[in-house]
Order: sequence, then structure tokens, then C-alpha cells
Amino acid sequence: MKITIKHIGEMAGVSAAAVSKALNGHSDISEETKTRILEICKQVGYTRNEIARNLAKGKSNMIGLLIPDISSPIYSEVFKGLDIQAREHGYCLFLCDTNRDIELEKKYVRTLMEKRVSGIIVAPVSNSVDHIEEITRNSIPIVYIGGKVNDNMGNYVTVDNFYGSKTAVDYLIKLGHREIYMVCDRDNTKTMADRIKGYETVMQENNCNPVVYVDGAGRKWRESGYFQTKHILSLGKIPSAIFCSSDMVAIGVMEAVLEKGLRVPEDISIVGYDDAAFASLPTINLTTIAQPKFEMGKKTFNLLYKIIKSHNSDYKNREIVKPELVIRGTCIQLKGN
Amino acid sequence: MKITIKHIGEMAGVSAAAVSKALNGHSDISEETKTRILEICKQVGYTRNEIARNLAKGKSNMIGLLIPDISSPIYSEVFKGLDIQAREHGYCLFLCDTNRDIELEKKYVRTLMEKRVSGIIVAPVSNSVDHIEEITRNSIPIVYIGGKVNDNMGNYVTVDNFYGSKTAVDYLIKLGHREIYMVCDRDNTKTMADRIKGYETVMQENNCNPVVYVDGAGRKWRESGYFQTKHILSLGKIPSAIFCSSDMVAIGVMEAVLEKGLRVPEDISIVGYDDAAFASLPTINLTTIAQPKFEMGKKTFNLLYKIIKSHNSDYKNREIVKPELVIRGTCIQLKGN
DNA sequence: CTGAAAGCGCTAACAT
DNA sequence: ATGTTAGCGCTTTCAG
Repeated sequence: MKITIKHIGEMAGVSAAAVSKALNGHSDISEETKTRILEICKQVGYTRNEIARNLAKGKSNMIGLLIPDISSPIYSEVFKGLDIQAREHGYCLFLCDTNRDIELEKKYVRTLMEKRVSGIIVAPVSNSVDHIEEITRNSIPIVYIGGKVNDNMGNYVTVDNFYGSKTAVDYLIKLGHREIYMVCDRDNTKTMADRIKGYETVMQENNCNPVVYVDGAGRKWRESGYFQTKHILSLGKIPSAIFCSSDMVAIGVMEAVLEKGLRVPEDISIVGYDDAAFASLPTINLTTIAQPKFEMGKKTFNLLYKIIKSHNSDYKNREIVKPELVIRGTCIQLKGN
Repeated sequence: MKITIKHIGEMAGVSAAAVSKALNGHSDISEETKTRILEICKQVGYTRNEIARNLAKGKSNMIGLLIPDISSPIYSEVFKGLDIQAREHGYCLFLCDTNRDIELEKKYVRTLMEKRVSGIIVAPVSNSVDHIEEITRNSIPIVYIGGKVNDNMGNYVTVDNFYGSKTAVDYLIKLGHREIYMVCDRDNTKTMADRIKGYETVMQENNCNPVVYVDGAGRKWRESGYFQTKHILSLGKIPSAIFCSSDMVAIGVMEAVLEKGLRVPEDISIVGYDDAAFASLPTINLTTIAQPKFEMGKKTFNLLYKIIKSHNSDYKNREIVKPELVIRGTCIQLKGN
């Protein structure tokens, strides 16, 4: 039998209400009784019941977080940024790993509603979020994040992929490269489209011929980079640089390049995208575009917080953050420049 | 104003109790009214209130999970194993990232108690867990996991580090190596002690001289592997193989070896420990000992579940799982064998 | 089969 | 400054 404020009240010779006030630091209670009550709580090891508390207050100070895969390093960093910010504002994050499964995503949204969370942050599994809004019916603030974000979603924070891509290719151009290919894995998101657009824009600005490979075989990540590059290298004409749609793709690209007996960066320069955890490992040392993951986490929480506080559940609070070039060892200055 | 079972009751012309029964699939209600009630719930978009429900039932079907750092790949895999198992048994995981901070760990334990979770799984930040047991006071089942586990903890599931280490060194011996060093970073856990013991045991069994470097400068991970190896290589005598206390250490070791102009595995074979996510990357391709992370997650939940169900909060339910050698490309068969 | 009533532990007016 | 009284929304005996 757990001990309640009523018990504490009896022990202290006061009412339960008084105990509640003491516990919550209300002002309408004398310092003296307050300390006495608190003392007793400590002594008997009282632990307040959040469940009852939340019911009485009609809220839960929890924020639901839907993530496609927490073992993906990018999301775990975002999580940490969110977490620290949430704690600072007295909220708890409730993490749900949707495992890239729409059904599970729906199930979790329902769970979160039942738990009466104050808001939801979701990195959606798919480009459309109709299935989740159908459940929430506008009854709770939602902020979207992640690679699937697009303008059909209401509130979101995302990163400027067009800008990131431009930065990467600009850098390559500055290094004297002109034959720069882009290789992408299969991913029909706005994120990907923007990255490609950024690449094409810079190429055209510099009168270079854009060559983008998008995986037609439906492969993803490293596998996609590997096989596409194998194909490219078999064609005879070798680009001086390859810009990859992600670091995982870059890994596959490097693999194929090395296998062919070519060197990185001496023969081919490579730029990735994401700044995944492994990108900084010595034997990889990949030059790449860094997503400000931790920052994004913070910004996202702050945006949600603002919406919650303003009770303005209405649409289109958006924030776009800028990524950054991280120069490591996979690019080389072209001779004669 | 949220809609409650009372409202539903009114609409259906029944009592709130009846609605509750329908919602929970109790048998003492006619099929007919039940379907009518459920129909209405669907139509008006009723979402049951878990908070009230939990209060009434006196429990929360949540399991607290304390992890030092969710961005560490090993923990995120464990999480996923736990998660899937928890879901299957109708529980929710409540993840708390303690950020390797004892104070935060304590704070979260308190939070979990307040939330009346059914049990706690903790990968502790430190070798001692007194600070957490002081808070829980045996009032809730706890299972410990992770690298800090030792016999001072009650219930735990861990992996057989002695065995894992033996397996690694046995493999090296079989490959014809006799001059095998072990390099460890700073980490005074039982885990580390067991790994060292396993190494020493096999070396002695084979009449080889064990040489273990433990970082005296207090460095960790890659940095530790790097500097210690640099030192080793400066000594003139080069071992034919290095067994590392972790994959991160192995990365540092490789870095130093490569920097010295030596090749892996032609000049020096390397074995890691953990099978971190990056170990399988093409340019790393590290032979290592794999922790059955996902499996461990499952086993851990099952153990906790057993304890919860048996109401036997008493001590020393333990499970030890066996790691496995993963052969990749950083070891070579010695000539003349 | 159905409903009335009590209560889970706490908070928040509203008295006193 | 303190206590009284109602709930919060649901579950659960216990009658009918």
C-alpha cells in the first residue's frame, strides 16, 4: 500500500490540501508547517503520484516523439537536443520508435492521444501524414521534422537542403572540379529533390554539365552508391568528383572507387551529406554537409513549446535551419588551378 | 472539452460503467449494446483517457528504461530489442537518456517512481547503483544491463566477456599468432577485467607472453588506442596482432598503425570488441566480438516481466548471454603455419 | 445484463 | 494560513 498525501496529512496533523500546497510550493501556507510537512515526506519516503496529479490537473507534461529509427545516428542526436530542451521546460519526452512502419506509427499516435500528451513531434515515415492527422483531428499540436518533411505538413522544422547542396558543390568548383557527378539512392522526398536542385543550380551557374544518377533499381544507401559507381566507372569516363546524396551512399561510392584501384581523393574527390557519426572516423574521413542535428532538436522543441503555450494550434509555424560544410579528407584541389 | 465515457453513455442511453465494460471487452455485457457503444465511440472519435484509467487501476503499464547515451549504437539496439518485446506484452517503454550523469540518473529514477512504472531497466552510469536503490527502496523491480554490471547488482543480464575475449584470442592463436598484445582504454569495470582475464588465460594456455596495455593517462576510446599504439610502435618490437578492448579503441589502433606506414592485416592483425555499427563499413571491416544486443534487449525484458508477474521482487535473477566472433578483414593467417 | 456508488490520489476553488 | 469540498475520468464491486 503506497503512502499518499492523506497519510502525510495525518502524520503532520494537517489536511491533504495543506500537504499538496507544501509539495507544490504554493504561497498560502506558513513556512513552518511547510517545512514540517516536507520533513515528514522525506522521512517516510513519500513519492508523489504523477498519475493522480495529471488527472487532477488535466494534463501530462509529456511530449510524444515519433522517430522512424532511433538507432539511426541522426535521430538520436535530434533526440538529445529535444531532450535537453524539454527537461529545461519541465517536460518529459516520450520516445516512440516507429520502426519505419506506418501501422506502428498510427498505433503510437493513438497511444499518445490516450496518454494526453501536450504535443507531438514526429519524424514521419512517409511523405504524407494524412493517416496521423486523421487520428489527431487537430486536437493537439504537432511539429514535423526529418527527411520526409514537405509543404503539405503544417508546422515543421527542417534544414535547407538546397543550400547545403549548393555549398558542397560550390566547394568542389572552387577546388577546380568541373566534372562532378551526383549519385543518389532511391528516395522520392522533397529533401532529395532539393539536394539535387542545389547541385544542378551550381553546375549550371558554372557552365558545367550536371550528371545525376538516381538509383533506378530501387536500392538504398551504401548498396546503391556501390553499384551505381561500379557502373559509372565501367563507362570509361571518370568524373573528377562525386557528390553523394548521403554519407551512406558515399561509403558505397568509396568502396567501388577503391575496388577499382582508384584513390580517394587523388583520383576522385568525394563529398557526402549528413555528417553521420562514422564520417569522422580516421579511415573514412569524409568531407560532408553537416546537419545541425542537436540544434534542430532544440529548435523543434522550442517551436512546439511556443505553439502549446499560445494555444494557437493553427498552421504553418515553420523554421528552416542552415547546414554546414565539414571539410575533411576526401577532396583534393585540382592541379592547374 | 474532451469527451468522456459518461458522454458516450448518455448518447448510447447507458451508464458510464457499461461503456467501460464495452471498451475493455468484459463479458458481462450484451453483444448488442456493446457494439452500439463501440459504434458511437468510433463515430464521435472517442479517445480513452489513459491517465484516469491508470489511476483507477493503480498501475501504468510502463517500463522505465535508463540508458547512459542513446546515441551509442549498442544501446539503441538494446532499446529496439526491449521495445519490441515490451509492445508484445502490452507495455510501453519510457526511455530516459541519463547522459552519463549520475545526478540526472537519480532524477529520472525519481520521475519513474512518480509515474508509477511497473519496473525499471537500467544500464547504470557507474559501477555502483547504491544511489538508485536508495531511491527505489526495493519497492519496484529493477533489472540491470550494460557494461557496468557486476555482482553487487541484484537482477541483471549481461554478456560473458571472459568467453568473448577467449574466443577472440583463440582465433588469433589458431591463425598462428603468438605475439599478441592487448590494448585497453581507461575503464575500471568488471566487463573490462573479464575481457583482460580472457586474453591472459588463452595466452597462458598457449605459453605465450601476455602483454596488456591499460591506458595510464586516463584516455578513452579511439584516442586511447591511438596514443598507446603509437607508443608501442615506437618501441621497436612490433606484435603480430593486437586485441583491443573495444571497437573504438581498435579504430585508434588502426589509425596509429596506418600512420606508421604499416598495413592491416598484412603487418599487424587487429581484433576489436563490440561489433559497433561502423565495424562493418568497407574501409574498416573490423574482425570483432559481437554483443548480441537485440537478443539481450529481449532477454532483459523477459526477465523483468517474469519478476513483475511473480511479484517476487527478491534478488539475483541473472542471465548471461554469449557473444560471438565476427570474422571480417583485419586478421591474417601467419605464414609458416 | 446493467447501473449506482465508491474510490484511485491529487488539485483547486472556496470557505473559514 | 488552513481545511472543506468537489471533482479529474475511469474501474470495480455490488445490487438489482
